[in-house]
Amino acid sequence: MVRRTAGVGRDATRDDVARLAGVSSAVVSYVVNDGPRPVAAATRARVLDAIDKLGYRPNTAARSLITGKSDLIGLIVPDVENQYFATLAKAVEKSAAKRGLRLVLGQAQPDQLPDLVESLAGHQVDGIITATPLPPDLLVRTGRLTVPLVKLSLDQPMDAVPSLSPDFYGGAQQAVRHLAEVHGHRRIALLTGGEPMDVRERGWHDALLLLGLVPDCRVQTSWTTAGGRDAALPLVERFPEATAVFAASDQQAAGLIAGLHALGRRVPDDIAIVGFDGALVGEFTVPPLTTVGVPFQQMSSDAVDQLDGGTIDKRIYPTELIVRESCGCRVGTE
Amino acid sequence: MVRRTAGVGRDATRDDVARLAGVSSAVVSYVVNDGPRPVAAATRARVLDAIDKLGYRPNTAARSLITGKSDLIGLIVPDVENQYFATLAKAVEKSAAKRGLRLVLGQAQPDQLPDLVESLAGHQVDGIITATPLPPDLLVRTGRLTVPLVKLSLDQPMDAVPSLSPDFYGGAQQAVRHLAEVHGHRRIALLTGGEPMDVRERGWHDALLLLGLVPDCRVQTSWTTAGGRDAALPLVERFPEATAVFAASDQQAAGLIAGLHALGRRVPDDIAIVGFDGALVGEFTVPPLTTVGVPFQQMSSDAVDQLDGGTIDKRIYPTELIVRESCGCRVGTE
DNA sequence: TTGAAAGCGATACCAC
DNA sequence: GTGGTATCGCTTTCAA
Repeated sequence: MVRRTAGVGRDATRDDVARLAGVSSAVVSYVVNDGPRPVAAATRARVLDAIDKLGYRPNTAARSLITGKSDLIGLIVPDVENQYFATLAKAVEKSAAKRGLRLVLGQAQPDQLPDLVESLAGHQVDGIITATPLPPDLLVRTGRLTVPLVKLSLDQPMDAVPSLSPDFYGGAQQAVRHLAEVHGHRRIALLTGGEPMDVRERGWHDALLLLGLVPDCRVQTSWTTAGGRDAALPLVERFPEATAVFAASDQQAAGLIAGLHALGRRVPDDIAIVGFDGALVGEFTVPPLTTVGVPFQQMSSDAVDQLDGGTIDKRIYPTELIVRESCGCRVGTE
Repeated sequence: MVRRTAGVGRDATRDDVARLAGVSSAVVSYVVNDGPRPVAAATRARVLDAIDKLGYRPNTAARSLITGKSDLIGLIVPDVENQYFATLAKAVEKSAAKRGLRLVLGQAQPDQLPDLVESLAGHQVDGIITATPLPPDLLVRTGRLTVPLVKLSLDQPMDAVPSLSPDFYGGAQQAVRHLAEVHGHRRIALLTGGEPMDVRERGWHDALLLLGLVPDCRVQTSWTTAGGRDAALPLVERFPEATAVFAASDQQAAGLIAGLHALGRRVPDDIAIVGFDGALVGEFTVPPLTTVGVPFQQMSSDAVDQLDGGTIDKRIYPTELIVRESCGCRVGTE
């Protein structure tokens, strides 16, 4: 076939650049990648010039084919619209960009994960970060997968997958203890979206026991703002004696505040609330949400590092209580 | 080089499959792609079997190299953490997934756009959807770009880029008219994050004029919840006569509600508010936010279609007033 | 310091 | 209905 020259409708290739610069295509490669061989300054200049003239841009697919890397990493979340995952996605994208990696975003519920993972692997992503829990069978197949996987912000069972997460257990305890020790609450309910006795629930449960209190007020709903709102009624009906609640996510806490308000309950006067996440949303609820902050940025950055040759494997990050007003504290409006 | 057989540390290739199935590599391709040539049922079964045994997954990079398509589309937003863009991203991802396309998410402020676009183009994305406004010079270069571009949810100036957006102008008017005609407000302020006289502002401005009112209360802040909150003080100080405000985004409206609350002002009694977006956040503010809803799903789906061979070019989508309580309406808590 | 050339994995045309 | 094979754009070894 006749070799076409660069023109409309076709990207310039490395050969075009080579021809224009009057060098071999290998040299173009050397200057683009700054190696593996040195190039004379004058030659380099000519090549750079040609690149600019042609608007040449290396074809990542071709490069990927040969190097086996794509500079792409996959991020799997259940739902980006959820503030928590949006914050996570933002942090991961930033960390990735800093390393010249691009983010392929996939949303999936656990049952769609296998397909999504296959698809990402097909796209030669250099690694996958998942904030959606993995179904056990996927875990088994993981051994066969060539793609590095790391779990982010998920409970950490005994498996072989590298995993980075906040200290769900300790954080939940912080929340409960604040409610009990600072504000004197003795009936502290749990609002969760998780499985019975997931890590946050255990934190709540054990903290209460340690305090000599009874962990018997538990409401389960979906991990969403709507879920939190809808839980308001069951909460006040089933546990009228509860004067405080630890919500396992800020999304739910925000919804709960709205739901409680609609029911005529005052927060924190009638019911105090502490959330979990430290997501943006808690800053703007009325009243502002006291919550357990997690180090998104740090975790995300480490997750990317991990794929980029790191060796963190498993790590649990300390949380920090962010005191605002929904717990009953008075803080100056800054 | 000696041909290795499939084994640990290396993905199975089409050749491996061909060998195992005892067919040529072309046939493998035919069954994988369902064409362009027919394959005998028995042969197809053998191939499928081999694929399964080997865990074969076509290498998208290689395919992309030859077809020129990557099944990847780029989405550029200023900030995924922002609820509005998170909702957009979710919708776009869903529409893309439905067509077998994967989403590459990039965050960028206008000045970083050129690099990001270059990078995405290098990754051979089949198209780029941007919800970050394009700097004019990028627009010029666009002519040289091989990558289809479509603007999503952005103001539509006179340029040659396909663009899909809600009816910012009409929507703003809806909001203002509701405040004036239904609730009798005569001093309706504008809270915006946009340039002076952007489309939403023009809608507010013109609606007021049409109503015989004066468009002289304008507060500008950032397009964020924090921006909305911080605007509360300037708003009440500079325009104490304002009894209502049209906020150009729900993010800002949510922040404004919080800020106003901190200042001791009641919404909607002291100040009524109508937002713009119909984002999730407005559902859970206290009081719930009346807002101008935009058809995220439809726009996003059309944007993906557009890249996928569509010919929509420019389209403006009708908005719909979502009446809740921040405007002063009483609606049953459902 | 530069160039020729061998692939990377997959597609699709052209014979058989 | 199947099987060679040229080719996509690029990296990198080996010679020059």
